[in-house]
Amino acid sequence: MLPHEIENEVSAPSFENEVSQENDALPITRKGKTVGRKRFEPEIREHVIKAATRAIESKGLEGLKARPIAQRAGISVGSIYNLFGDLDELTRIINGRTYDALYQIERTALEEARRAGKSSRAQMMDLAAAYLDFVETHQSIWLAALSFNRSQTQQPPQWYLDKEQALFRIIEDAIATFPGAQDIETRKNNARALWASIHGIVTVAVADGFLMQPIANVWMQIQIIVNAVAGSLEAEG
Amino acid sequence: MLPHEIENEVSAPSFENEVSQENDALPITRKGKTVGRKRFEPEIREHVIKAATRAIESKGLEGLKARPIAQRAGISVGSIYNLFGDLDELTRIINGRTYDALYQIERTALEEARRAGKSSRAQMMDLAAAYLDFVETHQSIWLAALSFNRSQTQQPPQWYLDKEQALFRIIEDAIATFPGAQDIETRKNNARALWASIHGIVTVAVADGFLMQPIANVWMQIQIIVNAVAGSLEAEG
DNA sequence: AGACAAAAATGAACGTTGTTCATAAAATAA
DNA sequence: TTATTTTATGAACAACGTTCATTTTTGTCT
Repeated sequence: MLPHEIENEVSAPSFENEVSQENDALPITRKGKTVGRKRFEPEIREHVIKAATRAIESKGLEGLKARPIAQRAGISVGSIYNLFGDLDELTRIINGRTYDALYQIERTALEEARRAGKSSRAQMMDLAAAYLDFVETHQSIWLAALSFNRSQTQQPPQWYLDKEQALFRIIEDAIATFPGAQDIETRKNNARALWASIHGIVTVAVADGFLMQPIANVWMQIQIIVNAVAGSLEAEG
Repeated sequence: MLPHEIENEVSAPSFENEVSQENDALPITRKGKTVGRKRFEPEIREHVIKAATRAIESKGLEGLKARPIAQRAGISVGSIYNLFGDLDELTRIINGRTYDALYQIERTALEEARRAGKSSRAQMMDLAAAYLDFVETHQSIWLAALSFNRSQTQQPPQWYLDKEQALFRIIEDAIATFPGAQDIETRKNNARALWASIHGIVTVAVADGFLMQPIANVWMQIQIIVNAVAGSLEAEG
């Protein structure tokens, strides 16, 4: 079994509290040449993923190059392919973690809002706020995820689709608490409409680096949509 | 003055009624080797643009390769760079025409709706319908425009930004006819919110090739948002 | 016409990519 | 130990965008 064929990890990603360092794994060198080629320690995968994530963060998705990543992780180019199959797979893993991170944040936001006894409208508002905040603080990594998905022609693996699906479900859950809209199909469309709308607003904003319009305006636009949708849903009930 | 420094064209693009053909310009050959290297006829630019457009349509933005395009247009690789500077510029021209085409369609839709004496709500509905229809019939070319913009790190030229700006203005015009929302800043945010929302809904749908959800659902989602926003705007007035 | 200069089309060549694979080293089995 | 399997390596490959010396065509002057 090749290393890159191991099952995908489900561990929670860590975006915060990461210290910047020169190398993610120091190679054993003598007279400037790499000399000892021991078996990799298990954390090597993690080192590569971290180096790749940093590359995307600083130089965008196109900044992800096999050779520099290998060097930063202290391994050879070929080992990248032993570990991940190809660069797309590496990107998919990074994106998967991004989805995981956002999923956790959204889940927490929803649970907290419910525990505080907030209205459905306020719950959706909190979800949207969490989303905007996440995208703002992880702009490059989020744009990378979007443009990667766009550039892929063939169907991504199931675990990848599942993580995307999970995000949608949260909004559906929030919508489900609304009075009215009992019809399952209508509720689904309401959820998709609202989520895709917020996604559109945030994406347009982040696409031009929050330069064209200040974050306050973006937030106002989100409020306009959430209030409008919530208002029409409440009117039905 | 180099050929690729000529001012950008403003002519209306032709998306429809294009016949497929093997070559966009037949080179003069003798014994299988290209022999006559006459000055290009003026239409050569158009041939290249058409060949490039077809490449994007059939194989996505990443299918735009200098050498195949050159061959299809019957010129050498180097001439592509004499004509356009680089491939990004060629892509920008194609995207610019896409914007032009959509702009014309939206303008027409709005004018027709007004001439028919439709309500503001119905006007926005027509605009959204035109947008959805356009994106559906030109999926690859539209996705190419989006992912190209996303991948660009540096500021695009002014004429390119102008064409994008023009699209936004149409929605603003439609919103301007609404009762209420007289405040210029609020109106701007309403317009952006609505446009970005529709954009988000359509983009999510086209990103997975209208496979996950049928076009009818997408249209329903648009209606949900337009009705919700229109409803809340009308309530204010 | 011929001779010379300017403009433009060419495609070999360059530098970078992602990816492969023969080789050699390390781990494991015998 | 020896033999076998596993795996890390980096030179090598193909394909890419782009450049530029060279060649061809066009324009100009005598």
